[in-house]
Amino acid sequence: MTIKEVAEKFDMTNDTLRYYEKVGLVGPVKKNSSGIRDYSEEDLKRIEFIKCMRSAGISIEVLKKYVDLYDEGESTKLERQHLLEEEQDKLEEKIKTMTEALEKLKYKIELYKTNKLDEYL
Amino acid sequence: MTIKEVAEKFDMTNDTLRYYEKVGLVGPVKKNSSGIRDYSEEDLKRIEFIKCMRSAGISIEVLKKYVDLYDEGESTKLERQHLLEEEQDKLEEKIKTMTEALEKLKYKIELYKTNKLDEYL
DNA sequence: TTATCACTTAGAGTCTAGTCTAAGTCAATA
DNA sequence: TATTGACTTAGACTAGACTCTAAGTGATAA
Repeated sequence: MTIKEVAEKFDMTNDTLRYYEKVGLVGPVKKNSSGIRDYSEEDLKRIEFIKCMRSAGISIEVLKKYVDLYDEGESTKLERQHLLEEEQDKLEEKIKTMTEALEKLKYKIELYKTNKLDEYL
Repeated sequence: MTIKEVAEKFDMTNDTLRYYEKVGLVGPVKKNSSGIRDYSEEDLKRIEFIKCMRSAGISIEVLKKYVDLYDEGESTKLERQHLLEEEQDKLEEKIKTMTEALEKLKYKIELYKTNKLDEYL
């Protein structure tokens, strides 16, 4: 699969895909005789996982760490699990914070709708 | 209330408070005869609201727009409501995305725990 | 054959949201 | 009186995550 196809499939830019490769999150992707990238099934799976985790706000630094541990092999399994568990905690916390903010936002909108707004901001 | 006290109360830095003032999110804050900031109750309420919204990822640009509309007065009420409703939609979408990512993360951790991990990454 | 187009690279530039620095003022304490 | 410490300013710097540019290559269409 070419970089263009991958970019379309996952709705991201070629630049982002090359950037992820440069920082070592993906690949190194195989290239054909003309030096053009040909993404493998495994590349695609990594990209999908990374895209999903990025959309949750997990940093490239953390993902890079995870990928590096994975590439080190079996011996890092437990460490990888712990890394993921830490990110789970952070993510749950973030969702909680955002849900609280959402509730406040909804309340404020309700005040606007019922014209009861005699408040600050 | 001094900048230091406000910073402590809301767990943020003096720099961030001055930055918010500089971009017009807060204040202008009253200053005493020595030029030292003295935050009012209203300033504190704004800061609290802004901090909450920032923690949900609402951009400074959007918040600035909201604050500016507010300062324009009554006539902007409906526009403000719409702005907030848009942010509500975005926020709900973001929470949904993050919750999905969280589910995937949990599933992956489960695979680690049960040693069924014969997967990619 | 020439032009076009998608790809390649290294590296510079951008945006957001702070964060830090330098130089200065003021009030209170040693 | 001298120094300490918290505050002030303007403006430079940073981190993270891209995004863009310039210069070049190679395959295909006219």
